[in-house]
Amino acid sequence: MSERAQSPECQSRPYDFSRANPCTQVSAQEGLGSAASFQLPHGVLPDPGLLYNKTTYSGITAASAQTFFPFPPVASDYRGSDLQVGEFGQPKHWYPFAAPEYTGQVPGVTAATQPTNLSPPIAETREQIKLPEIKVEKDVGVQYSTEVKAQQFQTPPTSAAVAHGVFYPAAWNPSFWPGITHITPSGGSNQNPTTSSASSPSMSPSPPGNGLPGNAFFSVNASQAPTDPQTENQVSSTRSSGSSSGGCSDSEEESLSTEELEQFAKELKHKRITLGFTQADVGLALGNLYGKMFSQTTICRFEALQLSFKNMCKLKPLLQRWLDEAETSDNPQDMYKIERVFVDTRKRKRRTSLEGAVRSALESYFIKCPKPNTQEITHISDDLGLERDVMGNGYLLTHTAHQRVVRVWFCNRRQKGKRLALPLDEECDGQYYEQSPSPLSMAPSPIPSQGYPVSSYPGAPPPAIYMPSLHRPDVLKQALHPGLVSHLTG
DNA sequence: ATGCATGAGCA
DNA sequence: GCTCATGCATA
Repeated sequence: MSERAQSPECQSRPYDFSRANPCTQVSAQEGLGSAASFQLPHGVLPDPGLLYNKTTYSGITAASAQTFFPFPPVASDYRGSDLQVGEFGQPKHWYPFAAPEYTGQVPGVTAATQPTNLSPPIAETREQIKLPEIKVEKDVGVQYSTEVKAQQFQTPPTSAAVAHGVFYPAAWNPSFWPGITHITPSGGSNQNPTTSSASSPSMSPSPPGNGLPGNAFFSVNASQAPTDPQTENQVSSTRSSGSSSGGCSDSEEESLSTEELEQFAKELKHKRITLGFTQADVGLALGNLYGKMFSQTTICRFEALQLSFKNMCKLKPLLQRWLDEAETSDNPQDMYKIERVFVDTRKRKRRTSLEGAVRSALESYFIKCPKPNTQEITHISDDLGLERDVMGNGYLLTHTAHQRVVRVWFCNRRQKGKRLALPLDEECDGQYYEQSPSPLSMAPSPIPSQGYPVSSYPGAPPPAIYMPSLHRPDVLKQALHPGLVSHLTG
Protein backbone atom coordinates (compact mmCIF):
# COMPACT_ATOMS: atom_id res chain seq x y z
CA MET A 1 0.00 0.00 0.00
CA SER A 2 2.56 2.31 0.86
CA GLU A 3 3.76 2.07 -2.58
CA ARG A 4 0.77 3.38 -4.09
CA ALA A 5 0.29 5.97 -1.65
CA GLN A 6 3.55 7.36 -2.21
CA SER A 7 4.10 7.22 -5.77
CA PRO A 8 5.61 10.48 -6.52
CA GLU A 9 4.63 10.29 -9.97
CA CYS A 10 1.33 11.46 -9.14
CA GLN A 11 2.53 14.79 -8.84
CA SER A 12 3.97 16.03 -11.84
CA ARG A 13 7.40 15.79 -10.85
CA PRO A 14 9.85 17.87 -12.54
CA TYR A 15 11.20 16.32 -15.48
CA ASP A 16 14.40 14.72 -14.97
CA PHE A 17 16.55 16.51 -17.22
CA SER A 18 19.38 14.25 -17.18
CA ARG A 19 17.36 11.70 -18.81
CA ALA A 20 16.61 13.53 -21.83
CA ASN A 21 19.63 15.38 -21.53
CA PRO A 22 20.64 16.92 -24.63
CA CYS A 23 24.05 16.08 -23.81
CA THR A 24 23.37 13.11 -25.66
CA GLN A 25 23.85 14.88 -28.72
CA VAL A 26 26.96 16.15 -27.54
CA SER A 27 28.61 13.07 -26.73
CA ALA A 28 27.65 11.69 -29.92
CA GLN A 29 29.00 14.51 -31.73
CA GLU A 30 32.32 13.93 -30.68
CA GLY A 31 32.33 10.92 -32.58
CA LEU A 32 31.14 12.81 -35.45
CA GLY A 33 34.43 13.90 -36.49
CA SER A 34 33.94 11.57 -39.20
CA ALA A 35 31.15 9.47 -39.95
CA ALA A 36 33.14 6.61 -38.97
CA SER A 37 34.16 7.96 -35.76
CA PHE A 38 30.83 9.10 -34.91
CA GLN A 39 29.61 5.74 -35.12
CA LEU A 40 31.75 4.64 -32.52
CA PRO A 41 30.04 6.15 -29.72
CA HIS A 42 26.81 5.10 -30.91
CA GLY A 43 27.70 1.89 -32.21
CA VAL A 44 29.31 0.98 -29.13
CA LEU A 45 26.70 2.25 -26.98
CA PRO A 46 23.47 1.17 -28.06
CA ASP A 47 22.08 3.30 -25.52
CA PRO A 48 23.41 6.68 -25.67
CA GLY A 49 21.87 7.38 -22.50
CA LEU A 50 24.54 5.49 -20.91
CA LEU A 51 26.98 7.98 -21.94
CA TYR A 52 25.29 11.14 -21.90
CA ASN A 53 23.59 10.68 -18.76
CA LYS A 54 26.70 10.92 -16.96
CA THR A 55 26.94 14.22 -15.53
CA THR A 56 30.50 14.47 -16.01
CA TYR A 57 31.09 12.79 -19.13
CA SER A 58 34.49 13.02 -20.34
CA GLY A 59 35.08 10.77 -23.07
CA ILE A 60 34.69 7.21 -22.55
CA THR A 61 36.14 6.51 -19.31
CA ALA A 62 37.11 3.31 -17.99
CA ALA A 63 33.93 3.01 -16.25
CA SER A 64 31.83 3.62 -19.15
CA ALA A 65 34.06 1.74 -21.33
CA GLN A 66 33.69 -1.11 -19.18
CA THR A 67 30.17 -1.14 -19.75
CA PHE A 68 30.36 -1.21 -23.37
CA PHE A 69 33.45 -2.72 -24.60
CA PRO A 70 34.78 -5.32 -22.45
CA PHE A 71 32.89 -8.15 -23.39
CA PRO A 72 34.11 -10.09 -26.12
CA PRO A 73 31.43 -10.89 -28.33
CA VAL A 74 30.26 -13.69 -26.43
CA ALA A 75 28.61 -15.86 -28.74
CA SER A 76 26.94 -17.61 -26.11
CA ASP A 77 23.76 -16.24 -26.98
CA TYR A 78 21.69 -17.32 -24.35
CA ARG A 79 20.14 -20.35 -25.53
CA GLY A 80 18.10 -22.76 -23.92
CA SER A 81 20.93 -23.77 -21.86
CA ASP A 82 21.15 -20.49 -20.32
CA LEU A 83 17.70 -20.35 -19.26
CA GLN A 84 17.15 -23.77 -18.31
CA VAL A 85 19.52 -24.00 -15.63
CA GLY A 86 18.45 -22.72 -12.40
CA GLU A 87 19.18 -19.19 -12.40
CA PHE A 88 19.82 -19.13 -8.85
CA GLY A 89 22.99 -20.88 -9.11
CA GLN A 90 24.63 -18.69 -11.47
CA PRO A 91 23.80 -15.54 -12.79
CA LYS A 92 23.26 -15.76 -16.28
CA HIS A 93 23.30 -12.44 -17.56
CA TRP A 94 21.60 -11.48 -20.54
CA TYR A 95 24.33 -9.17 -21.07
CA PRO A 96 27.88 -9.79 -21.02
CA PHE A 97 28.01 -7.70 -18.06
CA ALA A 98 26.06 -8.99 -15.33
CA ALA A 99 22.57 -8.02 -15.01
CA PRO A 100 21.61 -8.73 -11.56
CA GLU A 101 18.06 -8.34 -12.03
CA TYR A 102 17.61 -11.14 -14.30
CA THR A 103 19.93 -13.37 -12.65
CA GLY A 104 17.37 -14.29 -10.30
CA GLN A 105 19.74 -13.50 -7.68
CA VAL A 106 17.72 -10.90 -6.27
CA PRO A 107 17.53 -12.09 -2.87
CA GLY A 108 14.78 -11.38 -0.71
CA VAL A 109 12.35 -10.53 -3.23
CA THR A 110 10.85 -13.76 -3.85
CA ALA A 111 11.07 -15.07 -0.47
CA ALA A 112 9.74 -12.09 1.13
CA THR A 113 6.73 -11.83 -0.85
CA GLN A 114 4.25 -14.26 0.03
CA PRO A 115 0.85 -13.77 -1.03
CA THR A 116 -1.41 -12.73 1.49
CA ASN A 117 -4.71 -12.79 0.21
CA LEU A 118 -5.37 -12.17 -3.16
CA SER A 119 -8.28 -10.51 -4.16
CA PRO A 120 -10.98 -12.44 -5.69
CA PRO A 121 -10.45 -11.07 -9.01
CA ILE A 122 -7.27 -12.75 -9.30
CA ALA A 123 -8.58 -16.04 -8.54
CA GLU A 124 -11.26 -15.63 -10.96
CA THR A 125 -9.02 -14.62 -13.60
CA ARG A 126 -6.92 -17.47 -13.03
CA GLU A 127 -9.62 -19.81 -13.61
CA GLN A 128 -10.18 -18.30 -16.88
CA ILE A 129 -6.77 -18.67 -17.91
CA LYS A 130 -5.46 -21.76 -16.90
CA LEU A 131 -2.11 -22.07 -18.43
CA PRO A 132 1.03 -20.44 -18.24
CA GLU A 133 1.14 -19.18 -21.58
CA ILE A 134 4.23 -17.38 -21.36
CA LYS A 135 6.95 -18.39 -23.52
CA VAL A 136 10.13 -16.99 -24.52
CA GLU A 137 10.56 -16.09 -28.01
CA LYS A 138 12.42 -18.64 -29.80
CA ASP A 139 15.93 -18.51 -29.42
CA VAL A 140 17.16 -15.87 -31.44
CA GLY A 141 20.49 -16.82 -32.35
CA VAL A 142 21.07 -13.42 -33.42
CA GLN A 143 23.92 -11.87 -31.93
CA TYR A 144 23.65 -8.36 -31.38
CA SER A 145 27.14 -7.73 -31.85
CA THR A 146 27.41 -8.80 -35.28
CA GLU A 147 28.65 -6.00 -37.25
CA VAL A 148 31.46 -4.21 -35.92
CA LYS A 149 33.69 -1.79 -37.36
CA ALA A 150 37.15 -1.49 -36.40
CA GLN A 151 36.96 2.14 -36.50
CA GLN A 152 34.42 2.30 -33.99
CA PHE A 153 36.72 1.47 -31.38
CA GLN A 154 38.95 4.17 -32.27
CA THR A 155 37.06 6.92 -31.03
CA PRO A 156 39.15 9.56 -29.83
CA PRO A 157 38.56 9.93 -26.29
CA THR A 158 39.52 13.41 -26.32
CA SER A 159 37.00 14.44 -28.67
CA ALA A 160 34.45 13.01 -26.54
CA ALA A 161 35.44 15.00 -23.66
CA VAL A 162 35.27 18.03 -25.64
CA ALA A 163 31.88 17.93 -26.62
CA HIS A 164 29.97 18.79 -23.74
CA GLY A 165 27.82 21.12 -25.50
CA VAL A 166 24.39 20.23 -25.19
CA PHE A 167 22.17 20.30 -27.98
CA TYR A 168 19.23 21.02 -25.99
CA PRO A 169 19.83 22.78 -22.99
CA ALA A 170 17.48 22.48 -20.73
CA ALA A 171 14.41 21.62 -19.75
CA TRP A 172 11.72 19.75 -21.10
CA ASN A 173 8.62 20.65 -19.54
CA PRO A 174 7.90 19.04 -16.46
CA SER A 175 4.55 18.34 -17.50
CA PHE A 176 4.26 16.32 -20.53
CA TRP A 177 1.27 17.48 -22.19
CA PRO A 178 0.21 20.38 -20.38
CA GLY A 179 -2.60 21.99 -21.70
CA ILE A 180 -0.31 23.61 -23.79
CA THR A 181 -2.31 26.19 -25.05
CA HIS A 182 0.13 28.51 -25.87
CA ILE A 183 2.05 28.27 -28.82
CA THR A 184 5.29 28.96 -29.94
CA PRO A 185 5.95 31.79 -31.96
CA SER A 186 8.66 30.13 -33.60
CA GLY A 187 6.18 28.27 -35.35
CA GLY A 188 8.59 27.37 -37.78
CA SER A 189 10.82 26.41 -35.24
CA ASN A 190 12.08 24.69 -37.98
CA GLN A 191 15.05 26.26 -38.89
CA ASN A 192 18.26 25.47 -37.75
CA PRO A 193 19.90 28.44 -36.94
CA THR A 194 23.22 27.27 -37.36
CA THR A 195 23.09 24.21 -39.11
CA SER A 196 20.71 24.83 -41.48
CA SER A 197 23.23 25.61 -43.64
CA ALA A 198 21.89 23.30 -45.78
CA SER A 199 25.19 22.86 -46.63
CA SER A 200 24.77 19.58 -45.44
CA PRO A 201 28.16 18.58 -44.93
CA SER A 202 26.74 15.73 -43.37
CA MET A 203 25.13 14.66 -46.37
CA SER A 204 28.16 13.30 -47.75
CA PRO A 205 28.16 9.75 -47.11
CA SER A 206 31.70 9.45 -46.75
CA PRO A 207 32.72 11.38 -43.95
CA PRO A 208 35.44 13.58 -44.69
CA GLY A 209 37.72 12.93 -42.05
CA ASN A 210 36.81 15.60 -39.79
CA GLY A 211 34.42 17.81 -41.25
CA LEU A 212 31.64 16.82 -39.30
CA PRO A 213 28.38 17.82 -40.16
CA GLY A 214 28.07 17.89 -36.63
CA ASN A 215 29.90 21.02 -36.35
CA ALA A 216 26.93 22.96 -36.78
CA PHE A 217 25.73 21.15 -33.96
CA PHE A 218 28.33 22.13 -31.73
CA SER A 219 28.02 25.62 -32.31
CA VAL A 220 24.57 25.43 -31.33
CA ASN A 221 25.10 23.53 -28.35
CA ALA A 222 28.11 25.08 -27.30
CA SER A 223 26.29 28.06 -26.47
CA GLN A 224 24.29 26.21 -24.15
CA ALA A 225 26.20 25.03 -21.43
CA PRO A 226 25.57 21.74 -20.17
CA THR A 227 22.47 22.03 -18.50
CA ASP A 228 21.94 20.82 -15.26
CA PRO A 229 19.07 18.86 -14.39
CA GLN A 230 18.23 21.07 -11.69
CA THR A 231 17.58 23.85 -13.83
CA GLU A 232 15.11 21.89 -15.39
CA ASN A 233 13.44 20.96 -12.33
CA GLN A 234 13.11 24.41 -11.42
CA VAL A 235 11.18 25.10 -14.34
CA SER A 236 7.71 25.41 -13.51
CA SER A 237 5.47 22.90 -14.70
CA THR A 238 4.23 24.76 -17.52
CA ARG A 239 5.84 24.25 -20.70
CA SER A 240 5.89 27.73 -21.50
CA SER A 241 8.07 28.60 -18.78
CA GLY A 242 10.31 25.86 -19.62
CA SER A 243 11.26 27.06 -22.87
CA SER A 244 12.49 30.27 -21.82
CA SER A 245 14.11 29.27 -18.77
CA GLY A 246 16.32 26.84 -19.81
CA GLY A 247 14.72 24.90 -21.96
CA CYS A 248 15.84 23.90 -25.06
CA SER A 249 18.36 26.16 -25.82
CA ASP A 250 18.29 25.14 -29.19
CA SER A 251 16.63 27.75 -30.91
CA GLU A 252 14.24 25.38 -32.18
CA GLU A 253 13.31 23.85 -29.13
CA GLU A 254 10.91 26.28 -27.93
CA SER A 255 7.67 25.49 -26.78
CA LEU A 256 5.63 23.86 -29.33
CA SER A 257 2.01 23.51 -29.48
CA THR A 258 0.42 20.23 -29.94
CA GLU A 259 -0.84 21.39 -33.22
CA GLU A 260 2.60 22.22 -34.35
CA LEU A 261 3.85 18.89 -33.37
CA GLU A 262 1.06 17.13 -35.04
CA GLN A 263 1.56 19.05 -38.15
CA PHE A 264 5.23 18.57 -38.13
CA ALA A 265 4.85 14.88 -37.60
CA LYS A 266 2.66 14.68 -40.60
CA GLU A 267 4.91 16.77 -42.64
CA LEU A 268 7.85 14.72 -41.64
CA LYS A 269 6.21 11.54 -42.58
CA HIS A 270 4.99 12.81 -45.82
CA LYS A 271 8.25 14.29 -46.89
CA ARG A 272 10.18 11.38 -45.65
CA ILE A 273 8.21 9.10 -47.80
CA THR A 274 8.38 11.41 -50.68
CA LEU A 275 12.09 11.57 -50.42
CA GLY A 276 12.28 7.88 -50.22
CA PHE A 277 13.49 7.46 -46.72
CA THR A 278 12.40 4.87 -44.32
CA GLN A 279 11.97 5.57 -40.67
CA ALA A 280 15.13 3.69 -40.02
CA ASP A 281 16.94 5.83 -42.52
CA VAL A 282 15.90 8.91 -40.73
CA GLY A 283 17.08 7.55 -37.46
CA LEU A 284 20.43 6.77 -38.89
CA ALA A 285 20.64 10.03 -40.68
CA LEU A 286 20.16 11.84 -37.46
CA GLY A 287 23.10 10.02 -36.14
CA ASN A 288 25.13 10.90 -39.11
CA LEU A 289 24.12 14.45 -39.03
CA TYR A 290 23.97 15.18 -35.42
CA GLY A 291 25.54 12.37 -33.67
CA LYS A 292 22.53 11.06 -32.01
CA MET A 293 21.10 8.10 -33.66
CA PHE A 294 17.58 6.94 -33.21
CA SER A 295 15.87 3.75 -34.00
CA GLN A 296 13.14 3.15 -36.43
CA THR A 297 10.92 2.68 -33.47
CA THR A 298 11.51 6.13 -32.20
CA ILE A 299 10.96 7.74 -35.54
CA CYS A 300 7.85 5.74 -35.96
CA ARG A 301 6.56 6.82 -32.61
CA PHE A 302 7.40 10.36 -33.33
CA GLU A 303 5.41 10.31 -36.48
CA ALA A 304 2.61 8.64 -34.70
CA LEU A 305 2.79 11.13 -31.92
CA GLN A 306 3.30 8.40 -29.48
CA LEU A 307 6.02 9.99 -27.50
CA SER A 308 5.68 12.17 -24.52
CA PHE A 309 5.29 15.78 -25.17
CA LYS A 310 8.70 16.48 -23.88
CA ASN A 311 10.18 13.87 -25.97
CA MET A 312 8.39 15.16 -29.00
CA CYS A 313 9.69 18.61 -28.36
CA LYS A 314 13.14 17.31 -27.91
CA LEU A 315 13.22 15.38 -31.10
CA LYS A 316 11.40 17.81 -33.22
CA PRO A 317 14.29 20.14 -33.81
CA LEU A 318 16.52 17.32 -34.82
CA LEU A 319 14.02 15.98 -37.20
CA GLN A 320 13.34 19.39 -38.49
CA ARG A 321 16.93 19.81 -39.32
CA TRP A 322 17.12 16.51 -40.92
CA LEU A 323 14.16 17.38 -43.00
CA ASP A 324 15.67 20.61 -44.03
CA GLU A 325 18.82 18.89 -44.97
CA ALA A 326 17.06 16.24 -46.85
CA GLU A 327 15.02 18.66 -48.78
CA THR A 328 17.84 20.87 -49.72
CA SER A 329 20.27 18.20 -50.44
CA ASP A 330 20.66 17.25 -53.96
CA ASN A 331 21.56 13.89 -52.87
CA PRO A 332 19.57 13.09 -49.89
CA GLN A 333 20.31 9.54 -50.12
CA ASP A 334 23.67 10.25 -48.83
CA MET A 335 22.23 11.10 -45.58
CA TYR A 336 21.79 7.61 -44.68
CA LYS A 337 24.22 5.90 -46.80
CA ILE A 338 26.54 5.59 -44.07
CA GLU A 339 26.88 2.16 -42.97
CA ARG A 340 24.87 1.21 -40.13
CA VAL A 341 27.54 -0.17 -38.25
CA PHE A 342 27.49 -0.60 -34.71
CA VAL A 343 28.47 -2.85 -32.12
CA ASP A 344 26.13 -3.95 -29.67
CA THR A 345 27.57 -6.59 -27.62
CA ARG A 346 24.70 -6.69 -25.33
CA LYS A 347 22.58 -9.66 -25.24
CA ARG A 348 19.10 -9.09 -24.46
CA LYS A 349 16.99 -11.41 -22.60
CA ARG A 350 14.97 -13.28 -25.01
CA ARG A 351 11.77 -11.61 -25.47
CA THR A 352 8.97 -13.12 -23.59
CA SER A 353 5.93 -13.75 -25.54
CA LEU A 354 2.81 -13.61 -23.57
CA GLU A 355 -0.01 -15.36 -25.13
CA GLY A 356 -3.43 -14.11 -25.57
CA ALA A 357 -4.98 -15.52 -22.50
CA VAL A 358 -2.24 -14.25 -20.32
CA ARG A 359 -2.38 -10.86 -21.87
CA SER A 360 -6.06 -10.70 -21.42
CA ALA A 361 -5.68 -11.66 -17.84
CA LEU A 362 -3.07 -9.04 -17.32
CA GLU A 363 -5.29 -6.53 -18.91
CA SER A 364 -8.05 -7.38 -16.59
CA TYR A 365 -5.73 -7.03 -13.68
CA PHE A 366 -4.58 -3.80 -15.05
CA ILE A 367 -8.02 -2.47 -15.22
CA LYS A 368 -8.55 -3.35 -11.69
CA CYS A 369 -5.21 -2.28 -10.51
CA PRO A 370 -2.91 -0.49 -12.84
CA LYS A 371 -0.20 -0.23 -10.35
CA PRO A 372 0.13 -3.38 -8.38
CA ASN A 373 2.63 -3.54 -5.64
CA THR A 374 5.14 -6.22 -5.18
CA GLN A 375 2.82 -8.46 -3.41
CA GLU A 376 0.19 -8.07 -5.97
CA ILE A 377 2.60 -8.71 -8.70
CA THR A 378 3.62 -11.86 -7.03
CA HIS A 379 0.05 -12.90 -6.82
CA ILE A 380 -0.66 -12.10 -10.33
CA SER A 381 2.35 -13.93 -11.45
CA ASP A 382 1.35 -16.94 -9.48
CA ASP A 383 -2.13 -16.64 -10.55
CA LEU A 384 -1.25 -16.71 -14.12
CA GLY A 385 0.55 -19.84 -13.57
CA LEU A 386 3.85 -18.26 -14.07
CA GLU A 387 4.97 -19.68 -10.87
CA ARG A 388 5.39 -22.91 -12.50
CA ASP A 389 8.60 -21.68 -13.71
CA VAL A 390 8.21 -23.28 -16.95
CA MET A 391 8.04 -21.26 -19.98
CA GLY A 392 6.08 -22.31 -22.87
CA ASN A 393 9.13 -23.33 -24.63
CA GLY A 394 10.40 -25.29 -21.81
CA TYR A 395 12.79 -22.77 -20.49
CA LEU A 396 12.93 -22.24 -16.88
CA LEU A 397 12.73 -18.98 -15.24
CA THR A 398 12.82 -18.19 -11.67
CA HIS A 399 9.92 -17.03 -9.84
CA THR A 400 11.52 -13.72 -9.56
CA ALA A 401 11.98 -13.60 -13.24
CA HIS A 402 8.33 -14.21 -13.76
CA GLN A 403 7.51 -11.46 -11.45
CA ARG A 404 9.74 -9.24 -13.36
CA VAL A 405 7.95 -10.12 -16.50
CA VAL A 406 4.75 -9.14 -14.86
CA ARG A 407 6.21 -6.00 -13.45
CA VAL A 408 7.62 -4.99 -16.74
CA TRP A 409 4.36 -5.74 -18.36
CA PHE A 410 2.62 -3.36 -16.02
CA CYS A 411 5.22 -0.72 -16.50
CA ASN A 412 4.87 -0.97 -20.21
CA ARG A 413 1.19 -1.06 -19.98
CA ARG A 414 1.16 2.13 -18.04
CA GLN A 415 3.38 3.71 -20.57
CA LYS A 416 1.18 2.54 -23.28
CA GLY A 417 -1.78 3.85 -21.45
CA LYS A 418 -0.23 7.21 -21.35
CA ARG A 419 0.56 7.06 -24.94
CA LEU A 420 -2.76 6.01 -26.10
CA ALA A 421 -4.67 7.56 -23.49
CA LEU A 422 -7.62 9.12 -24.48
CA PRO A 423 -7.71 12.66 -24.52
CA LEU A 424 -11.11 13.32 -24.78
CA ASP A 425 -12.85 11.30 -22.47
CA GLU A 426 -13.10 12.77 -19.34
CA GLU A 427 -14.11 9.65 -17.94
CA CYS A 428 -10.80 8.32 -18.38
CA ASP A 429 -8.71 11.17 -17.92
CA GLY A 430 -6.65 11.50 -15.01
CA GLN A 431 -8.60 9.01 -13.28
CA TYR A 432 -7.68 6.34 -15.51
CA TYR A 433 -5.36 4.91 -13.04
CA GLU A 434 -6.57 6.36 -9.95
CA GLN A 435 -9.89 5.05 -10.13
CA SER A 436 -9.01 1.57 -10.37
CA PRO A 437 -10.61 -0.05 -7.51
CA SER A 438 -7.60 -1.98 -6.98
CA PRO A 439 -9.31 -4.97 -5.95
CA LEU A 440 -6.04 -6.38 -5.37
CA SER A 441 -6.13 -5.26 -1.95
CA MET A 442 -4.62 -2.02 -2.43
CA ALA A 443 -6.31 1.04 -1.59
CA PRO A 444 -6.91 3.17 -4.46
CA SER A 445 -4.21 5.50 -4.25
CA PRO A 446 -4.71 8.97 -5.04
CA ILE A 447 -1.54 9.00 -6.69
CA PRO A 448 -1.46 7.31 -9.75
CA SER A 449 -2.02 9.85 -12.03
CA GLN A 450 1.14 8.82 -13.32
CA GLY A 451 1.81 10.98 -16.05
CA TYR A 452 -1.46 12.49 -16.16
CA PRO A 453 -1.21 15.74 -14.66
CA VAL A 454 -4.18 15.49 -12.79
CA SER A 455 -5.21 18.90 -13.03
CA SER A 456 -2.98 20.77 -15.14
CA TYR A 457 -5.62 22.64 -16.70
CA PRO A 458 -9.19 22.53 -17.35
CA GLY A 459 -10.21 19.71 -19.35
CA ALA A 460 -6.73 18.69 -19.55
CA PRO A 461 -6.23 15.48 -21.19
CA PRO A 462 -3.73 13.19 -19.93
CA PRO A 463 -0.65 14.89 -20.77
CA ALA A 464 1.92 12.36 -20.47
CA ILE A 465 1.73 11.52 -23.99
CA TYR A 466 1.05 13.44 -26.93
CA MET A 467 -2.53 13.33 -27.66
CA PRO A 468 -3.50 14.15 -31.01
CA SER A 469 -6.58 16.00 -30.97
CA LEU A 470 -8.17 13.57 -33.10
CA HIS A 471 -8.58 10.41 -31.39
CA ARG A 472 -9.55 7.18 -32.71
CA PRO A 473 -12.04 5.38 -30.71
CA ASP A 474 -10.36 2.21 -31.40
CA VAL A 475 -7.25 3.44 -29.88
CA LEU A 476 -9.02 4.58 -26.92
CA LYS A 477 -10.54 1.31 -26.48
CA GLN A 478 -7.29 -0.31 -26.72
CA ALA A 479 -5.80 1.90 -24.23
CA LEU A 480 -8.35 0.92 -21.79
CA HIS A 481 -8.29 -2.69 -22.18
CA PRO A 482 -7.33 -4.10 -25.37
CA GLY A 483 -8.71 -7.35 -26.05
CA LEU A 484 -10.76 -7.18 -23.05
CA VAL A 485 -13.25 -4.81 -24.10
CA SER A 486 -15.23 -7.33 -25.80
CA HIS A 487 -13.98 -10.04 -23.73
CA LEU A 488 -14.80 -8.63 -20.45
CA THR A 489 -17.57 -6.39 -21.20
CA GLY A 490 -19.04 -8.43 -23.79
C1' DA B 1 3.52 -0.79 -35.73
C1' DT B 2 4.12 -2.52 -31.33
C1' DG B 3 5.32 -5.89 -27.45
C1' DC B 4 8.72 -6.74 -24.23
C1' DA B 5 13.00 -5.06 -22.47
C1' DT B 6 16.91 -2.15 -20.64
C1' DG B 7 18.87 1.36 -17.95
C1' DA B 8 19.34 6.08 -15.83
C1' DG B 9 17.69 8.84 -12.41
C1' DC B 10 14.76 9.51 -8.66
C1' DA B 11 12.20 8.77 -4.33
C1' DG C 1 10.40 0.04 -7.66
C1' DC C 2 8.71 3.64 -10.60
C1' DT C 3 8.84 6.71 -14.65
C1' DC C 4 10.70 7.82 -18.88
C1' DA C 5 13.33 7.43 -23.05
C1' DT C 6 14.56 4.34 -26.08
C1' DG C 7 15.29 0.11 -28.92
C1' DC C 8 15.43 -4.90 -30.35
C1' DA C 9 12.62 -8.23 -32.11
C1' DT C 10 8.57 -9.49 -33.97
C1' DA C 11 3.68 -9.49 -35.60
